[in-house]
This record gives sequence, structure tokens and C-alpha cells, in this order.
Amino acid sequence: MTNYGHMFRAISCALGQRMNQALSGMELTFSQGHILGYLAQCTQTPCVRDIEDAFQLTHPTVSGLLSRMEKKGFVRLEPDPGDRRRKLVYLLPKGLQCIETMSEVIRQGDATLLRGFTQAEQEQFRVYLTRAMRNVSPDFTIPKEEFSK
Amino acid sequence: MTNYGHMFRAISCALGQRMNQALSGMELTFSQGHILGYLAQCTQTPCVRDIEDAFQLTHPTVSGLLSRMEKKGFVRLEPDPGDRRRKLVYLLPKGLQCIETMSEVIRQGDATLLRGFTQAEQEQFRVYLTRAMRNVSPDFTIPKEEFSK
DNA sequence: TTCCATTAAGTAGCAAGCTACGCAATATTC
DNA sequence: GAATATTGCGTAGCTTGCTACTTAATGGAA
Repeated sequence: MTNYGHMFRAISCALGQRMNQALSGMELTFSQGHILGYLAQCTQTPCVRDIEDAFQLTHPTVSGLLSRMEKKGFVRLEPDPGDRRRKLVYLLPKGLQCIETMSEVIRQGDATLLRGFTQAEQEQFRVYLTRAMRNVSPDFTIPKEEFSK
Repeated sequence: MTNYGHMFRAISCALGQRMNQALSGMELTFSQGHILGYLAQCTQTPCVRDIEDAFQLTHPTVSGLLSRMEKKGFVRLEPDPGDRRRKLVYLLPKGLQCIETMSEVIRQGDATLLRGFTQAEQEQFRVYLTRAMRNVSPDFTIPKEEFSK
């Protein structure tokens, strides 16, 4: 009777819009920024498939994101010499430069969303969201990103 | 540091996928179903703009949705004789028939999301979500739909 | 070794969001 | 009444999600 699906869609879209506007200056999108954060944190150069797994996204989605990111010079894709099926995803300097801005944008987005929440309420909300997340997507883990500071 | 933007995106996508799969039998999508629910509840035939306002969506988005829905025979669009700028959106019988299924799909979606939540936790979660919603989109109201039963 | 299964990536095609335009009808203002 | 502003809709073009299919490379089994 409450239709959470609609609420989540609305919040997700509104938040995404804010983020994308904040990032529009550096021709970077929110989704692309997340991938940069993931790459910056990796100890080993990941392949496309690794990114799909980390973000629970399908191959065509990630493939499209990376192709646009490559076009703008944020990353470079190269075949893995050890397994010629794979393509390794390298973070380029231009991509690395965006990490700090991304981090700030995320911080501000969270602050907007949680305006008026006490510390305890934030913790509680986060617990609920994590539980809801696992309910709809059991093998979900929050992807490691270079935005923890 | 927690990146709520990503959590909301992930939940929203996962939930949407479930809903769309459940509705795929009747060639209806989740977003389209919401509009049907809104139309079923209206006392006066709304125009396109009314739907945009109700769901906080842009014109091209609603325009596209309605055009696909019209193609499938769920709704019919006709110019408003009283104001020739407007187009009135009529709910057709085929659209009305989907309401019940939509209602059930939403019920099941919510149940999945909230699995393991006590009644009190559900209420609390709902309060948090509503507050978060207003934080990111101040003039948001939950659109009236014919899914309350 | 050869055959088959699996895995990684590519691509076509679609839905649903968005921004940024333009146009026609109505409303407002002088 | 005429000029201007606003409003409602259309459309082009983009991103980000998806499914479904194909192809190439690897791995395992007969």
C-alpha cells in the first residue's frame, strides 16, 4: 500500500540529478565517477568483468560506461596478455584527478539527503537500507571506492 | 562516506527489475503501471502536464511513457477542446484491467523489500524515507494511485 | 587431442530518465 | 487591440539501465 518502489525511484533520480549537475563541470557523470573510485582503490588492475561484479551491473551497461569514459580519456582498456578473453581497465591521470571532486560531491549528496537526521537516526537509516538492499539483491556488497578519506 | 546515492540506485534498479519481470506477462512496465494507477484514481480526466506534476517527471519522460502506452492500447490521448494546448489522457478498458495485477505486484515488491522488518521498523523506515525524499525534492508528494485497496 | 562447456566481451535493440531546443495556444500587460 | 510572457506539448539527442544473441578464448573430459 505504500509503494516503496516508487519512493526509491524518486529519491534515486532526484539524487542522481543533483550529483550529475555538480559534476557537469568536469564532463563526468555520477555512474562514471563511481567506477573511477573503484579503480583508484584496486590493488590489481581489474578487468571489465570485475567491475560488473563489484557494482552488480550487466555487461552491456559497464561496457557502455567504460567506452564513454575511454573516449573522454579517463581510462584505457587493453587486452590482458595472460587471458586474451579479458580486457584490463587502466585508470589514467585525468581520471585520477576527478577522485577528489567525486568524493566531495558524494559527501554533499549524503548531507543533503540526511539533512535534519540525528547521528543515531543516520545509523538506523543506514541499517534499514542495508537490510533492504540484501532483501532485494542477496549478494550485494557495498563496492570499495576511494571515497572514504 | 557511505554513498547513499549508490545504495538508492542499486535498490531502485533491483526492485524495478523484479517488478518489470512480474509484469512482463501483460506487456506492461512498472513505470507505466503507476500512471495507470494514477489515472484510475482521478476524478477528472488529467492532461499530460498533470501527470508530470504528480510524478515529478519531465515532459519528455511522460510523453514517451504515454506514447508507448497508447501504442499498446492502455490509454488514449485527445486534445482538450477547452484549451487546445492540452492533451487529455483517457484510461481505456485494457488499462483498467491491469490495475489489479499492478496492485498485487506492488504488494509483493514491498513485501520482498521489507522481509524481516517488524511492524514498528517498517513504520520507522517509511518515516525516514519520506524525510529523505523531501530533503532531495522539497515539493514531493506521494502520488495518489488506485493501489490502496 | 579433440570435443564440449564455460567464460569474457561485443552488439543490437529497448525503456526510462534527462537537457535543450522550438512551436502553438493562452494569458497578461500596456 | 497589440505586444509580450507563460504554458503545454513535440522532438532531437544524450546516459544509463536492461534482455537476448553472437563470437572468441579458455578449461575440462572423453
